[in-house]
Amino acid sequence: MNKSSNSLSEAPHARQILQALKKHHGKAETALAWDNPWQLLVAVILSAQCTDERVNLVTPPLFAKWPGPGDLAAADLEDLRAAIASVNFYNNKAKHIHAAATLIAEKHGGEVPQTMEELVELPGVARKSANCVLGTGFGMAVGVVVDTHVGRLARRMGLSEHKDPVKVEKDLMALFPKKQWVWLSHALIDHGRAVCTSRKAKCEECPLESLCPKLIDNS
DNA sequence: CTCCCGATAT
DNA sequence: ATATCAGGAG
Repeated sequence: MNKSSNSLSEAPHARQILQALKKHHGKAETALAWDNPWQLLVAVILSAQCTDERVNLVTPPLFAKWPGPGDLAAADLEDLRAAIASVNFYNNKAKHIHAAATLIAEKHGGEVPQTMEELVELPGVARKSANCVLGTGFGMAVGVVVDTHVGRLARRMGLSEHKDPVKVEKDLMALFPKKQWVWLSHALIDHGRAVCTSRKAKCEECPLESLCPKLIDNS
């Protein structure tokens, strides 16, 4: 038969994985540049399917020109579009950021909301981005951030067999203690960028090699 | 499911 | 030339 029948209950050495990640990605944090939750929210919206490095190129001028939600809500959409033109999906992202700024200015008193329900109502923000803002911006461990890196690593390491990011998140939340969720997200992303890359995983130099079933798939 | 869509790595 | 990048909306 396929994979050993104890698929889910095996609790794949979660503690050892945490220790190994801690050792090699102990100081992992977001690579996005931000000074307050509002800036983090904008950076996260821009970061969809884009490198953090590129996002960090456009956000400083952006925040210098339009410091807060009210400023951005009053901005000309064409100007905003031009300001983020080097980022992918810039047309949609400009609309989303402008609309989110307007909603926050008008309905949230200019403050970024701090609940999952309110955050996902913002244009351009779904569960993954909301988890970023809640976890990194507000220090609230509501969930695990499952982006392209975390999803890929979770599947390769045998921690989840799902493709749906929400289901992967559920698996990770069940495997790891809540206290580690925010840091774990950053550590996995770090590891995904540096070692367990999408194209060609560098298993030879991977500190988690002995903990990995090496089910290197392509999804 | 498709569309959005620039910059960089391979 | 093609795959990938802190995804989300219609």
